[in-house]
Amino acid sequence: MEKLCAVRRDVLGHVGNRWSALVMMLLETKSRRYSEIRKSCGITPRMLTLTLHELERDGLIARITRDGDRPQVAYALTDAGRSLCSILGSLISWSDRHHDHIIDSRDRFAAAGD
Amino acid sequence: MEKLCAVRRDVLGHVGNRWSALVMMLLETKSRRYSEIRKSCGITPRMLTLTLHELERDGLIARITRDGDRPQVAYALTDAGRSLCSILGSLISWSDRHHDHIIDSRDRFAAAGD
DNA sequence: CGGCATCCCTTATGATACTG
DNA sequence: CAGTATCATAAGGGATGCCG
Repeated sequence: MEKLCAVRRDVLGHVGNRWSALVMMLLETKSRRYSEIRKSCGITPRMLTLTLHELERDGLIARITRDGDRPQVAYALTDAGRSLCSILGSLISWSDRHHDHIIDSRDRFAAAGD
Repeated sequence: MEKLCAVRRDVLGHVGNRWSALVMMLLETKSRRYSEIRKSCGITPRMLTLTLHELERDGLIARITRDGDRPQVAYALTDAGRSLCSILGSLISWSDRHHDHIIDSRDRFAAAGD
């Protein structure tokens, strides 16, 4: 197989790290405010900022500001983000379908390890 | 969205961490020996062992030993592993399709950040 | 509200040497 | 060949306080 180049690994990273996937899934239904995301998934401000920056940098989400009486900022998936999210969805659903299989396998593995 | 339970995160972990995905992709075409994998992807023995153990524990790969004149051990994908691998394939191909988009996005992001 | 900065801890990964 | 053991470093993540 061809090696995993940087971009590939970064994309896999967006899927595999602690928060990116969760944030994207949260934005799948609708755009949300910073504090809204923060409360929804119990992420610390630091990690949320880092996560949002990385996702925005890679064009997966967009930061939308609306300035009026009370300036607002919201985050939404881009088209690219949405299409990645759908693959993410298959991954989540794969996990759920194989949940029992995995648990069983772990039990057997642990039993064999004695 | 429903929170990411442990198993879900572990599965995403198999995709996102440094080596699991690479090892699985390597096994997609055929089963391989320990040393073969090692040389193919330049992983250290320690990380390879850890990676193989986790994948085997979760039932994604199987450790096949054949003892005869010269005992051998090989690793192969299980059915579950193969089905996860196919999603992994979509992810890789998504990365490739969006490679340019991502690079552009990063350039614009960096330019805006000045 | 929407962040950024600092400190600190945990986990992931790497280098290397050694063993059945 | 197929690992294990030990040590060291890097990256990821959390707690907390401050700011425009």
